[in-house]
Amino acid sequence: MSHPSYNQFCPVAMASEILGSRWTIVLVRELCAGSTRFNDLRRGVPRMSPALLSKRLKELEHQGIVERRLVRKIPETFEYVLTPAGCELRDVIMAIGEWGQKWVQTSPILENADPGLLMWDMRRNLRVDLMPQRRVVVHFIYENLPEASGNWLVLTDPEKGADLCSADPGFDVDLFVRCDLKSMTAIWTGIDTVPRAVSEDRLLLVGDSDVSASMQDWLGLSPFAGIEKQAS
Amino acid sequence: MSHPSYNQFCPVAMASEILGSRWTIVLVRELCAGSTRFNDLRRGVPRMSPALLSKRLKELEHQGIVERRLVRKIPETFEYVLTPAGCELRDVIMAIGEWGQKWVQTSPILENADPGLLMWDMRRNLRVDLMPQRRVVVHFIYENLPEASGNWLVLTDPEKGADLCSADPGFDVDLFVRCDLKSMTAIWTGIDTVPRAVSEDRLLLVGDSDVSASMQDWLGLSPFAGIEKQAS
DNA sequence: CCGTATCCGGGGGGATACTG
DNA sequence: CAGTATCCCCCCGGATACGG
Repeated sequence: MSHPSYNQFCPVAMASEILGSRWTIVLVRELCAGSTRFNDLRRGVPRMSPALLSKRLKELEHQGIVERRLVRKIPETFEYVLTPAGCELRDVIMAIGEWGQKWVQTSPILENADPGLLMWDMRRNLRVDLMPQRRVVVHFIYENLPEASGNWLVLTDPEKGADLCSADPGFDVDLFVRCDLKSMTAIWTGIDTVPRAVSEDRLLLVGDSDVSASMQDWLGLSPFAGIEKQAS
Repeated sequence: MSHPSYNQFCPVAMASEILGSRWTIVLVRELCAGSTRFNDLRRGVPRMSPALLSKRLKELEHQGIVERRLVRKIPETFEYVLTPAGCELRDVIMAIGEWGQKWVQTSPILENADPGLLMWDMRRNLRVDLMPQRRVVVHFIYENLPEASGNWLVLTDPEKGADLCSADPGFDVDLFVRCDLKSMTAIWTGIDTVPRAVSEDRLLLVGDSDVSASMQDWLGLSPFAGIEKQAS
C-alpha cells in the first residue's frame, strides 16, 4: 500500500494497509494452502511477476506474517512459512473466499482460465486415499488449447501426493480425461459435476473403469465448492 | 482494481478483484457500520476524496453490493444501502478487523489520529441507555491540537442518538473531557481504559460526577475492543 | 532453482476548486 | 447537501532479461 496511508486507527483499516496491496491476498491464500517454496508459490500465482512476488514476500516477512527459512545450504534454498499471525489470516481468506463463491459471477473468468493453475490446485486437493493404492497416471487433455500444454497427473507414492508433468512421463496412462477447460474448472469449483459433464458430452473419460467411475470422489474440489452461488 | 486482473477462478481472487482496490474495504466497513448518506460516509472516511468516494460507490453499485436510493426529491437526496450481498461482507470485515486488532501494531497510527473520525466513531457506539435520561452535553478538549477543533457531543433525544458539534452549541456542559488525542483513541480501541488514563493524569474529567463516573460504560467502544493484542 | 535488476508506461488516486 | 471537474504526479507493477 502506498505511503499516503489510510491513517485510521480502525483495525479494519490498519489491516487493509497490509492486505490491500495488489496480489497480497491471493499470495497469502497460496501460502495458507500450503505452498512454501518460491517456485511453488509462482505456480499458484502464475500471473504475478517474480519481481513482485519477491517484493511482497519481503513485505510480508517484514510485517511478521511470513518467515523466511534457509532449508539447504547448497544450492541455497529457502522456504516461506506463515508465522502465527500469518496462520490466523486463514480466517480472513476463508471469509473472503466464501463470500466470493457465493456472490461473485464466475462466468467471465471461466472463459479464460489457466490450465496450469487448475492442475496445480487439483493436485493439491487430490484424495489419494480414494485412488487405487498403486501408481496412477491421469492424462488431462484440454480441447481448444495449444497442444503444447500437456497435463499429466502422476501418483507414485500415496505418502508424497501426486506429481504434475507437462511432458509425457512415459508411464502407461490409467485414465484419459478429455474436456474443455471451462467444464473442468467448473467441476473443480463445484458448480458442475463429473457425471453431469459426462452425460452432456463435455467430458470424456477413457481408461480404467474404477478410476473413471470414482473421479468425482478422488478429485478433491475447491475448499469453497460446497457453497451455493447466489449471484444474480 | 486495474484491468490486467488476477484472472484466477479461485473465489478468493475473484472477491479480491472487487475488494482489493484502495479504500474499498474501509468504505464497506463504514457502510456496515450504518452510514448511508454521502456526507456521513465522508465523515467515516475523511481522507478519501469525494471524487474517489463517488467513484467507489458507483463501482459497488455496479457490482451489486450497494443500492443507491432516492430519498427526497428536493433537494435531491440519496442514500446508499447495502444489498444482501453487501450485508454479507460483514463477515469479511469482521474477520479483517479481528485480525487487525490482534496482530497489527497500533502505535504508529495513534500518533496522528484524527479527532473528527474518533468523535464520529464514538458517537455511533454511544450507550445512550447508560447515560442520564435528559439532555447531556460532553465537551471533549484535545490537548496539543489546534483549538479550532471543538468537539461537543450532544445527547438531546435518547431515541435519536447523539449529535456532534464542532462549534459551541450553547448548552450547559455536563462533562468536560480533557486529554490527549492518543489516550482517547487508545481507550476507544480498548487498549487503555478511562480509570487508568485518569489515574495516570492523561485524562481529566470535570463536571457531573455521575456522568463522569460511568464514562467507561456509556462510551461504547470499538467493535473490536475486546480482542487482545498479540503483536510483538 | 531462486530469485534480482532494470526499464517504462498507464492510470490510480490525491488535491483543489467548483456547481446545481 | 451531494456530488463533478480537472490536473497532474507518482509509483505500482508488468515485462523481460539476467545473475548466483
